[in-house]
Amino acid sequence: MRVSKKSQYGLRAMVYLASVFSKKNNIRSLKKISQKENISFDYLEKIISQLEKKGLVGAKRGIRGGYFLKRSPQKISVGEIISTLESTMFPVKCLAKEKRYNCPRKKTCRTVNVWRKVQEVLNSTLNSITLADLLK
Amino acid sequence: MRVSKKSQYGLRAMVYLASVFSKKNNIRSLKKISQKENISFDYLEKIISQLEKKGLVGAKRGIRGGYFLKRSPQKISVGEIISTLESTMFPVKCLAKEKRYNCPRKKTCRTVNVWRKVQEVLNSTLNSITLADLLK
DNA sequence: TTAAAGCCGACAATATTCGTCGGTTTTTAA
DNA sequence: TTAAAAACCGACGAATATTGTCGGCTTTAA
Repeated sequence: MRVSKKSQYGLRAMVYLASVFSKKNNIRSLKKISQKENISFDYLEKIISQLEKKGLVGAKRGIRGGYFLKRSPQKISVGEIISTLESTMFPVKCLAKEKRYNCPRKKTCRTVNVWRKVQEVLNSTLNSITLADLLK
Repeated sequence: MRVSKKSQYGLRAMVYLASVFSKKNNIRSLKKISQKENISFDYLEKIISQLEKKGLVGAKRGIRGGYFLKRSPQKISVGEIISTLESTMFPVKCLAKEKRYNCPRKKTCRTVNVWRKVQEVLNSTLNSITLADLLK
């Protein structure tokens, strides 16, 4: 029951971008972010590209380019970040919507409600925290 | 962010044992449990032995032997079971007590409180559910 | 005294995560 | 106009963790 490094790195990168959000120039290159947060450049690239595709960060290419938050820190929740990066946001497979995960035990399963509850509290906890909260 | 099969299997086995707890003979062999719950016999053996070492189940050896709950279902929480089986109950390593996990970023880390919170809600959720709750 | 059961450690298979690499495209500034 | 800095992309490999298997041992009731 562990959060992946990917999510940890991603959250740190986002917090960093949040911390410079209100400066005149709030664009930061991958190189800068990876140095500041001490995260592998190559790995972070993959992470941040996922966040970009999700619309949480914007990118500017070319020299003097980099990444920046698309929304203000108050409007980005930790939950959004984690759910973008975490490949498995369901505590157990059978809670995923995909049909192939339909468990034959479903109807009589006495344990599924535990995992449903876990999912609920996890989501509501993470969704209630914004990047702005983490800067305080 | 997924619960291991080990924990899922372990919980199911425990719920099964809980469901027969008040019968005259509440001992069930591994073979029986694994068949009922459709879990690999050999794997389940390792799982239940961990639960036994933790004192949650008792074992009777020899023919007609098997496993049984050491306490009543009301007195065994899901949290106890999961924390016994889950190798990593900390959402991130730096929350573990072991020194080797001491993170150099600790003092200035803006994200650790997220994971602390996650751990809190997870623990309190799982600890508040008992095996008896799952039988209703 | 034998068969059914628990006990134990080693190991193999699989899956997932983590990280690397080489190359391409875009853009700005010299 | 061209060189350098940066984002973009896909393939791959390494490391780690999880899941599952196996063989042999010990215990106990019938």
